[in-house]
Amino acid sequence: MAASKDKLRRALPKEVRKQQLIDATSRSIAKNGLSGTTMATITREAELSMGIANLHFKSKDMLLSATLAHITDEYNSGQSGLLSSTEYSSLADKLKALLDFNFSAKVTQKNKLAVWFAFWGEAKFRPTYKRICSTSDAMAEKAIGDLFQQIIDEGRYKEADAELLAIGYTALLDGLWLDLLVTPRTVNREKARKVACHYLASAFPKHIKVDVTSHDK
Amino acid sequence: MAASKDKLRRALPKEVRKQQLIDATSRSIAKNGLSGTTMATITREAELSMGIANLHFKSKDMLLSATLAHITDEYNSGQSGLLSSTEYSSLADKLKALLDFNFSAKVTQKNKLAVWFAFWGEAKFRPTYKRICSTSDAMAEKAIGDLFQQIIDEGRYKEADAELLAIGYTALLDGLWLDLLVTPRTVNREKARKVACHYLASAFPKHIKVDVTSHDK
Amino acid sequence: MAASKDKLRRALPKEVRKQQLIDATSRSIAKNGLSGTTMATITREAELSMGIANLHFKSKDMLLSATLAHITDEYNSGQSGLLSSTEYSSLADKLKALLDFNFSAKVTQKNKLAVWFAFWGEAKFRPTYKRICSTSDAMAEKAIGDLFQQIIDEGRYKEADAELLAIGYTALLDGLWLDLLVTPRTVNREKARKVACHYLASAFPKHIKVDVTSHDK
Amino acid sequence: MAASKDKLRRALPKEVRKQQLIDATSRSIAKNGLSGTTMATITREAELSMGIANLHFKSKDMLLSATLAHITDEYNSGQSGLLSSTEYSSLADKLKALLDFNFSAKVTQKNKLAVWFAFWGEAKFRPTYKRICSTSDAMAEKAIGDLFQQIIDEGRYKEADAELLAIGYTALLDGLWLDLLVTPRTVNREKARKVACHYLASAFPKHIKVDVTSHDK
DNA sequence: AATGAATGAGCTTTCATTCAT
DNA sequence: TATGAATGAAAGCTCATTCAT
Repeated sequence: MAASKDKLRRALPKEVRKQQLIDATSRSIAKNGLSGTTMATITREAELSMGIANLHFKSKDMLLSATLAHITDEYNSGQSGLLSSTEYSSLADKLKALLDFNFSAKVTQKNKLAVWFAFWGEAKFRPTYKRICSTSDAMAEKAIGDLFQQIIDEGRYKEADAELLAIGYTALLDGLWLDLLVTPRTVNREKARKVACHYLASAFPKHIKVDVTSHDK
Repeated sequence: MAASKDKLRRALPKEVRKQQLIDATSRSIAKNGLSGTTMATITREAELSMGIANLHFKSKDMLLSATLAHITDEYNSGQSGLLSSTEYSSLADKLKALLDFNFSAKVTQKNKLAVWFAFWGEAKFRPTYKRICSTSDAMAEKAIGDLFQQIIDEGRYKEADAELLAIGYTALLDGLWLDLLVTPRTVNREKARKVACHYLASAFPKHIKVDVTSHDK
Repeated sequence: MAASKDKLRRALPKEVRKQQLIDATSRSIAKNGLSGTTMATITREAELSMGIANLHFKSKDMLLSATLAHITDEYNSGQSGLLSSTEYSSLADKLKALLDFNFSAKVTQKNKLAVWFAFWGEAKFRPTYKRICSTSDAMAEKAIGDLFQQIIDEGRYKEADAELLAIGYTALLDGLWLDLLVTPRTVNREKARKVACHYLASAFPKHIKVDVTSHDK
Repeated sequence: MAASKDKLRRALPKEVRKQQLIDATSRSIAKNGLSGTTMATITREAELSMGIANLHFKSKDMLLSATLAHITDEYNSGQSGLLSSTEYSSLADKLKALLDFNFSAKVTQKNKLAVWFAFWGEAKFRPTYKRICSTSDAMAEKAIGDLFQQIIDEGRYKEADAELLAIGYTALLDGLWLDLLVTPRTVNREKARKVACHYLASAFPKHIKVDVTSHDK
């Protein structure tokens, strides 16, 4: 506690400083938007000096990319850990876990959604952002598609197309997250989850029911 | 081509010039992104001089707002015209028309989607943009919800919730449009339409089939 | 009356248009200051189109110079007419007439004082303005000095120095006019006149008394 | 000379830099006038980079206001220090000291007079400038009026009006300073002082004589 | 002669980046 | 390592001037 107000800022391990800056960047984007985020707002948010960002990251662009990559990695590693896990006793359980994860408090944090969508708007025009977004997206869609295929096989859902369903599910997630971010009064986490649950339930009625409740904290 | 190099300074009606500038703004956003769009890129795109934008719009912000409002109005007037039309012989036809409209070439133009999503990222932090986006959004969702309710009543779909379905459908549209913009190779217009069609078909099986084909040019 | 609202602006004699523009310039400077006066404020004040000023005057600078010259000429011709007049029955009368003139409503009009002092601040840096101001100043001081010399001769005021008195009187006028313009609540026309009258009375006690009243309307 | 080309970027205490900028602003106004003074002329005069002015002052207007306030404060603190001093053995001495101060080399520096009159022209239209000017003016006139009243009481000058004399003296100062700035060939410091001395001498003959010499360096 | 839309140089301001400390 | 004053390119905006009508 006392140490946190220490004015003699001591050198910290590189990785710690970098993470501080990445977190400060997320907060600044959530507060001020991407276009309102400057090196000044970031370092002020981190309570560090202006020069430090360029010391640890070569440029503003690098810092922003690192921030995007961090958010993205966190999401992907969570989701792929879940999808590749062998702990679930059934595919149905895994499907429910996926749904819970996608609308968990952690994933739907305002800070993270804000960062995510801020970069979407710019991704097309910045190769670095684009690569991060595309890679992440492809991975997620592939992993979900694989799960859906297993479920289709298991449930013998005739005429179900895993790829189309995966595209639809991820698109629905994007759309619902956008709603959570932009119109939080109309669409809250519960309602959004319900909508996504309906989607899965109508595709895989043998595996998931519309009234399945969340196990999220 | 020859005409485009016409250096003659010709005075045009105010409304024509304003529209030229709005169009140039859309193109610039589609080419350079919102953060890469400057008064210079806009006026260069319009092949006009720098000062003209501030002559017809008081500030860059006003021009951007006008551009957003234009895209938004165009979409909304198209959709609400369709939804309030009495020319359709059945609700099923109207539903198909809605689907066709949402994935028509006009609505899914790259320029328009780019503008749309560029502003979404910033809307939270700019009251003017926010108002335009929120209004448009609420209108669209309400109108779609009304149609869905009529369909539910007509089809006696038990347990169907018009509001949730409307939220889901609009979220799915947003997500699919985002895919069309960002990953056009993976998701094209046909595929996106198919995904949305599946969504409607599983909600309203008596009114729309998954294999219904588009009548779009 | 009806004609004044005539939208078909008919061509007017050059001199009339020029004068309209000069008057509009004075009003604009009085309203907006010199730095706040643009071709737009001037032509709006004149209820004419933007282009007309450059049609009748080669440049903004020329129009401003003409405005300064007009105010200056008006003052100088009034004063020199008075000083060279042979209608006064005595030097004392002429001295009183000078005082009355210097604090007449016409000379102390806010518009005119505002123009006058606006240019003083800039005169040093614009040769054209400087020439107009210097010429006018020298003329006024010379003419006043001549009158003072006659009065000194007539009154046998020993040790009185016409040049110093003229410098003092003109400086006092400038200072009092500045007060009228800037602090009109503290110093009004009556009070300013009284102060100047005191100055003259203490220099030429045989010719003018401190309680001499104004004959101004 | 060699030092002036020193391109070394040396961080200096904030107050030092601010003062450098204020001084550079005065010099630029004296050289180029207020309308000819841009951020570029100021920073060039200070031999610093363009951005620095907005780093230490939030805007050009703030820098200009600070410059006006500085000149004004310097004058007022000098004058009020003098008027409230108890070191003078007589009121006559204090009166002479006031006169010397008003025409001292320091007060009549071209730079300072130029700044002073540049702002007078604009003060009416800029609330910030107006407040600074009005406050300064009122203070000066009040302090001088108080001194004059004491002198009147001591000298038993019948019919002398301290307020009118103070208005007259300050107006005369303004007018003479304007002459010093604009027509330095006709009116120099000695002559201007003499004129003001005459004014005081004719008002307070028992306290000051017309031939009293200056003790200024 | 008169109009006002159009031009573009020049202004103030912002901000990523640098670097002496 | 860490600091933050300093830099200067680039942005938005203003406005005197031009010119097709």
